[in-house]
Amino acid sequence: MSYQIELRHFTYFLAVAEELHFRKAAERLFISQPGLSRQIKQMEDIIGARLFIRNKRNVELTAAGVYLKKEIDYIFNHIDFTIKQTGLIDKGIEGEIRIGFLGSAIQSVIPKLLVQVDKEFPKIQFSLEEMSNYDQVAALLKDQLDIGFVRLARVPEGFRMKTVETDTFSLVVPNDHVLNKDNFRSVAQVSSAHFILFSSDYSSLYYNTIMSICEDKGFTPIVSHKSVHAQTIFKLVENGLGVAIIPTSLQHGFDLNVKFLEIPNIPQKAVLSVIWKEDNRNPALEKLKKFL
Amino acid sequence: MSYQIELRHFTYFLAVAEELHFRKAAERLFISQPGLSRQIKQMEDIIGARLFIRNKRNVELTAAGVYLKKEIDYIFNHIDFTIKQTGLIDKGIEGEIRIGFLGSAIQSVIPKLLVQVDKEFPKIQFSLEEMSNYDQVAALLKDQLDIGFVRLARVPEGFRMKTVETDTFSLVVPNDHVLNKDNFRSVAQVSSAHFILFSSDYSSLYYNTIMSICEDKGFTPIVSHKSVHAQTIFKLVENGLGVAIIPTSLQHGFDLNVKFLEIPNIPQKAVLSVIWKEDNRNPALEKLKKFL
DNA sequence: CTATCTGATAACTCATAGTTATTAATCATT
DNA sequence: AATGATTAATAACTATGAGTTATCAGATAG
Repeated sequence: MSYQIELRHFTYFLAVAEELHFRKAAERLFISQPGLSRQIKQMEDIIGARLFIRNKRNVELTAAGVYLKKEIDYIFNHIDFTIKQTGLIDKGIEGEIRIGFLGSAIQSVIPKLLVQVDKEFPKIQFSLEEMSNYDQVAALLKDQLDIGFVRLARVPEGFRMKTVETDTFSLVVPNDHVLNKDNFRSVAQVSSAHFILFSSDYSSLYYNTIMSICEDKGFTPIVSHKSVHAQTIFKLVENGLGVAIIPTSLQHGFDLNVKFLEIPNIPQKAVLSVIWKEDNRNPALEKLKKFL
Repeated sequence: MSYQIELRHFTYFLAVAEELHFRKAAERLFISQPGLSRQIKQMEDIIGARLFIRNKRNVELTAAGVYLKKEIDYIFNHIDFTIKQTGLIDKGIEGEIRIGFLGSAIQSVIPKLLVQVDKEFPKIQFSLEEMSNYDQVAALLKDQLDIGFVRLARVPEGFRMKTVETDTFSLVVPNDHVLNKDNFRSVAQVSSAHFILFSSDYSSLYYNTIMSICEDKGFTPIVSHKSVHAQTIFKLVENGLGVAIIPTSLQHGFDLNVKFLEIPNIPQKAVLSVIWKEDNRNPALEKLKKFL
């Protein structure tokens, strides 16, 4: 008699694939180790493929197991989303779009987009989460996000990308700094200052762009602090810990005690892009795309 | 105590959604009707949405149910394919690409492609199925096919399309016909003949193109027979039942008793395209795309 | 107003997921 | 080498809940 595969098998498989340890995986699942072992074995029988190599001390995934893990990750997220979506349709809300974004996108682009979509499709709901570039890509791959607002030069296979905003850069200095709109000519004027930048792992494109702005003007900036939040950077600048180079649009939306001096005569732009996966099956996303 | 959703629920849901009748669905599933009713109810509780409207004599899907059915169709096909693929990877075959095609594509394009891919990726298997344009699109939508070779002008949302071959058209006449390579100038010379064409539901683009070729030359063809197979069309021509207009490349690969006369001075081309869905998750397809 | 459909309810039983107890193999440590 | 501490697999048992049979209550048709 042959059994049928069930989502239970997938849940158990994922736990073992992540822990690579039957006892620990069983603990996490709140079941006993022999029970787990038997279910995994049954699963291998049903699928007709060996998924783990167990050599009595180590557990590792086979090539087939690696492939299956990636797909099951996707399948679970897709089922979760489908079920949630079904509930929303039942309640007449009709759809949810999961949006990830860099902090800097929430100032102008996102509110504008949400207002537009809400006007034409009032039944579409949004869930918003601030995330780094890297986390957004990972979440999109797992079907945990529908679109992301990122600053990236390249994007993996299977993704679509569209520029939504190109912004100039501004030098951010304390209010009492000697430089002002009239005497500011070039970033070379602060070549010896300490710089406070966004962390490179939060947005490596941003980091490299700032570096190239300075190098074009003939100096390498001394980076004293890094942060992932604009608010923090502004506070540090305000307290005289250094200067910063920030997309100009970020001067709105904060209660600031710093000066923004737009940097003239540079080719670099702060490019904000929307990204999404080609294989996204969220019907609500189709409606949103028109506004991008 | 709350239960967990399982694939069993999905199977049962699909049966009821298709039969729209609990007893018949239960029969099809080889279980009893009360058992099925209870599982569906449980499923509605877990999801938190009413999926069927039962008014004691009729069963119909709710809006949420309609959405869920579509997604579950997709999920099942995706799981089936994933499991099959996992088995193949386990056996070192490493992947299968499911190809649909119009009969006319098998003469040159497909064999050439398969030879190329097989040379570089000998572990990739193919499954080939001759299908109409329409069926290919439907199969691609359900994740039952990876790519299709079609003759279509447009393709639905979510598809990618690439031209792989543009062919001239030839007039096909019996061997003993008065026209030959030397005296054939224009299709207008057979304006009063009976025409045998591919069925318009097999390929409406082809059908319309043939019509426009004739109309450009000032006549409307008398269509006496339609067929979906080139072989049949050739047999009918051979037996004097009419003439045909066929992509020139189809003169190879058949044991013919008919003449192909390439039609000169017309702008129309027989365009063969490859189509696939953007959301295709088959890793082997990525490798194949390079050769298109 | 029966006869005959429908799906839902109630109480049962039985298959199998999950249990405990144990074994066999693999290391690490002395 | 011997011991102790790991690992996952095996064997026999238990109990949860899927699926059963029997029945009911509402809907429609003749």
